[in-house]
Amino acid sequence: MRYGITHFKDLLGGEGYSWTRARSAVLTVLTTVPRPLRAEEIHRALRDPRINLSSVYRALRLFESLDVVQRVELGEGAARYELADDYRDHHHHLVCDACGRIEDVAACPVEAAGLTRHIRKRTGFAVRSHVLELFGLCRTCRRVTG
Amino acid sequence: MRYGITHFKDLLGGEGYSWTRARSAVLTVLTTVPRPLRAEEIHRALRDPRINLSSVYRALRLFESLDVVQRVELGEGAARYELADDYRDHHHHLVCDACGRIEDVAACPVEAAGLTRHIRKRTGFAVRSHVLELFGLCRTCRRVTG
DNA sequence: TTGATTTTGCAAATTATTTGCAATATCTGC
DNA sequence: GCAGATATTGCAAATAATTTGCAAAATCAA
Repeated sequence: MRYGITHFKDLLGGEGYSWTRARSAVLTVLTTVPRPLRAEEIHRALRDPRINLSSVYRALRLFESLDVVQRVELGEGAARYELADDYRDHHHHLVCDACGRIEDVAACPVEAAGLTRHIRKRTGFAVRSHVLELFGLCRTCRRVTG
Repeated sequence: MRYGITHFKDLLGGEGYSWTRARSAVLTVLTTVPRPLRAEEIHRALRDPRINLSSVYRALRLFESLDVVQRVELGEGAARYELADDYRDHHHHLVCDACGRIEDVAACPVEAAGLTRHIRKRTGFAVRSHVLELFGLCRTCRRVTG
């Protein structure tokens, strides 16, 4: 991770938010596990029965508004959350349709193809962010499932 | 649209499904309106009070399983649905953060950058499909909001 | 440490979507 | 076109993820 946990403490303090047990714990999980997690999974990973699931949701919502965390939707019904690009290098996901495993890919075709500029010129739309998820079969499942 | 509505009737029949009022009506809306719609919006557009919202959901789920319709998730809470690529040329969406307007873009950087092959070579993951949504400010909102 | 302010736990509310089941529409063979 | 077999629908109730109200507890600032 690019910054230590105290960075987040300072960031929250600077924005007028308290540094609480729930927020700290959620961030510790997110900086430790390198893949997008569901609120439920984060809650379980806290291993602190004092912290309620709704506090996890509240923390995630706050972090999202502060661009500390970004939401990832893979069409599973529940959203996933991971550290935002500023803290984790821009990347995308390879989602295996067979086993559900999620890998990261650093390659970004939106940048590579200069798509933002192309769109700006052709349509006047100013792209600020994008979401790209790739679905298919991971190496392992490809061998088995075909 | 690339095929008439009777194409879908034949397709459903061929798969052993009935051609019903609800299914026909939902497809008429989807082939008419050129942007991804929520189940609720589709239901309203039917203008047939006999058709229940749950039938719209059931029809959408069936169409999705038959690759007639594809789900679009823009982080709004509710999913949107549009005709699948086979019936509508592959495209992506420009979603305006300010006014919510959704435009299509034909340009696909995943194809342009040869990302699928790159990933296959480097990781062994076989990409079958992808989801790309672009967020930002449309030409109109850019003038106003900045 | 203390009082003022935020945040939390808990339970209940919301919202999108799904489901059970009896009633109805669609389809198939005549 | 009709009857019976089968598939689908409407409706109401169930789910599942997420949000919220509120009193109690934690955090902050002096």
